Amino acid sequence: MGARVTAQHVADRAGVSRSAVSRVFTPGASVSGRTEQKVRAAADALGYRPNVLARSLITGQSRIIGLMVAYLDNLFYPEALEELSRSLQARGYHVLVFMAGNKAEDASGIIEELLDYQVDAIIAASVSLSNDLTTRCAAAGIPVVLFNRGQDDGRLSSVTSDNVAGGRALADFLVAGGHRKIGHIAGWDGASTQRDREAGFRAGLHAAGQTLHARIAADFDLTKARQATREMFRADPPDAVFVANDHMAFAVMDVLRFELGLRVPDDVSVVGYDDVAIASWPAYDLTTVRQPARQMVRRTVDLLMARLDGDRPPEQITIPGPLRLRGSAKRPKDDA
Amino acid sequence: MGARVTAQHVADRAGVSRSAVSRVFTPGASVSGRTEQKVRAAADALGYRPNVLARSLITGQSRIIGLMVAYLDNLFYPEALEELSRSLQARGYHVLVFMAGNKAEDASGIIEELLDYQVDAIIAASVSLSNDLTTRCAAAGIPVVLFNRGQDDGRLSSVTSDNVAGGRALADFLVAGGHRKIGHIAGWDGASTQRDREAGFRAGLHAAGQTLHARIAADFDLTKARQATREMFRADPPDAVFVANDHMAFAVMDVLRFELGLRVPDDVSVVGYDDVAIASWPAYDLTTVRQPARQMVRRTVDLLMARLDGDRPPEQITIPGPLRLRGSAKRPKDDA
DNA sequence: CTGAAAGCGCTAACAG
DNA sequence: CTGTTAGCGCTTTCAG
Repeated sequence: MGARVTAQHVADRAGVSRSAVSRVFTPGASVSGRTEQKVRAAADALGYRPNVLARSLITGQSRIIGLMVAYLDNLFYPEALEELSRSLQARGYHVLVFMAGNKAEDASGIIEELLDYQVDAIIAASVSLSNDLTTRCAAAGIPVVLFNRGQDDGRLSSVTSDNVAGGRALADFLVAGGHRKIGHIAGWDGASTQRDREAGFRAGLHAAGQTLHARIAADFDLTKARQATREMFRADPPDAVFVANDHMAFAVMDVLRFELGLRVPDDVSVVGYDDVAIASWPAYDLTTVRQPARQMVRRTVDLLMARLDGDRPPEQITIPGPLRLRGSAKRPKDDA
Repeated sequence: MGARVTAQHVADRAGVSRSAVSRVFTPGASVSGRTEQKVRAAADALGYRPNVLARSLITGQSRIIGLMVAYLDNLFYPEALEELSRSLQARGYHVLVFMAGNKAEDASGIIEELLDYQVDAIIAASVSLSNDLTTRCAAAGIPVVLFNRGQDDGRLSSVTSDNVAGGRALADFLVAGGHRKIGHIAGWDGASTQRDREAGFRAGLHAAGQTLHARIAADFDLTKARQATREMFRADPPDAVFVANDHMAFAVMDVLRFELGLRVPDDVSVVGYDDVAIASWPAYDLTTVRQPARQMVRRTVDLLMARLDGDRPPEQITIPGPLRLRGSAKRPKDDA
C-alpha cells in the first residue's frame, strides 16, 4: 500500500537529480526557475513531500518540541497547550506530548524518551528538573524552558508570572478588605509557584502585622482541597481564604456554599490564582491574580526560537500578573 | 556541546560491531549474554540511546501518533488527550499535536504536515476528513481513527458514544418531566455529534407528539451560546433547554440565572451532553449524558494497536453513554 | 551468534 | 545552477 514517493521518483520523472529536488524543497537554495517548474510539477503529480524524519537525520533538526506536562485537568494548561501548539505550528514546529507522573522520579524516564526523539527543545510545564537531568539536557545541547515553574539553575530558561508579587497583592487586598483571620489552602509545596505565591502572601500579611490563621496543603488536588476546606472550617473558621490556584478555589467555594451553607463573600472571602476562563463565570466570579497564559506562551516561543538559531544564553522571564477584582471577596470600603 | 553518542561509539568501546549494539536494543534479536553485557556496560557509560528517528527511517515505524484537534477549551478534550497520551506512552508511542482551525479547509494542510512526520497513525478528534484526505491517508497506508466524530466512510475507523441514543434519552426524560416547550441550543451543524444528538432528541419529542419549541445554533462557542440564550428567552421562553454540550450548557445556565433571573430547574430545566468534570460540581449540578472519555480512549488505542500490527480492517465503534440525573432539570413525578 | 555490507530518504559539500 | 559523491544513525540481510 504505502507506495512511498521519494525524491528519487520525483527526480526521475522531472529528469533531474535528487539534489535538484532537494533544493526545490529547501528554502533559500538556488534553483533555476525552469528546474523548479519541472520538479514541482513532478512532485505534485506524484504527491511527493519530503520526509521530515530523514531530513532531520542530516540537518540535526527534528522540528519537534517535546512538552512535558503533569496534568491537563487544571484548565490553565490546556489553554496554554493550545496556544503553544498553534504558535509553534505557525513556525513549522510541532509539539510531542509527554505526560509526567507526579513523582519527580518519573521525569527522568520521560526526559530519556524525549531525547530519543531528538527533540529540538524541551518545554517542561508544571514540572521541575533534577540537577542531573538538567546536566543531561545541557550535554545534549537541548534548550529547556520551564513553563510556569522557576528553578535556580542558570542553565535553565524559565517563563513564569510574578507569583511573589501576585501573592503579595492578594494579601494586601484581603487585609485592606478588613479580614483578620486569613487562611491558606496551599497547593503542592514542591512547586515554585506555590512557594512564591505563599511567600508573597505571607509577606503581605506580615507587613500588616498579621499571620496566617490556618494553612492546609491540598497538592493542587480537588478532592484534597474539598477535604481541606471542611477541616479548616470545622472550628474557628477564617474570614477569608487564599486558595493556591483557581482550580482548587472552585472546589473550595462549592464546599463553602453548598455543604457548609456559607455565603461568599459575606461570610467568607475567597481568592484564587491563575484567572482561568471559569473564574469569570458568574457562578464563581472569582477574585484572582491573572497569569497571562497567552503572553507567557509568546515569550516561551520567542525565547525558544532565539535559542534555537543563535546560541543565546538561557533566560529567566517573569511576567507581571494583575489582580482581577471580582465578587468572591469583600472589597475595601471606599473611605476616600 | 551535543556530543552525540552513536551506536558506533558504543560498539568501539565494547569491542563489538555496530550490528551487535543494534541487536541489544532490538527486542527479540539474538545476542549472547556475554555480548549483551559488554554492550550495555558501554552504552550506560556513554549514555547511549538509539535514535528513534534514524530507526524509523529503516523500520518504517516512527512510533509517533498524530493527533489533530480543533479546540482544547471544552474540557472533554483535555481529559481525553491526557488519557490518550498516557496510554499511548505506556505502549511506546507518543502524540504529536496538530491544532486544526475550524475550517474544513485547514484540515488538508494539517494532514499533509502530519504525513511529513511519517506518523504511524492519525487520530482526528472533533474534526472530519474530506473524501480526498481520506484517500490520501489510505494511499499512504496510515490508519485514521475519528475520535468523537462519525463519518460514513468504510476506510475510516471511528470511536463515538451513542449520540442518537443519548439525545433520545434526554428527550424522553424531559418529556416525562412534564415539559411542553422544549428548546435546543445546538452546536455546529457540521458535526456528527450535533446531528446525532439532535436526531435522537427530535425522535424522542416526536414519539411524544412534540416538536422543538425553538432552536438556535451556537457552534459550540460560549459567546454565541450566551447570545442564543438571550434570544431564545426574549419572548415565549421554553420550559426546558437541551444544550448540545456541557461546555455551552454552563454558559447557558449562567445567563439564565444571573442575567435573566430564572431559577434552574424551577423556572426552566437545562440538560447538556458530555458529563465533563464540571457538570458534577454543585454550582451547576447538570443533568447530562455521559460520554465515557476513558473508555473511548481505551477503545481508540486498542483499535489503533490492532490495526498497526496486523491489517485489521477499519472499525466503527459506538459506546453507550448513560444519562446522568442531577439537579438542573425537573424529574418526572413518581406516580408509581 | 556475529560482523560486513547495503541502504532507509534525505541534504551538503564539491566540482563542473 | 546542477549533478556526483558522501554520509546522517540505524537496522537488516547475508555469509561465516
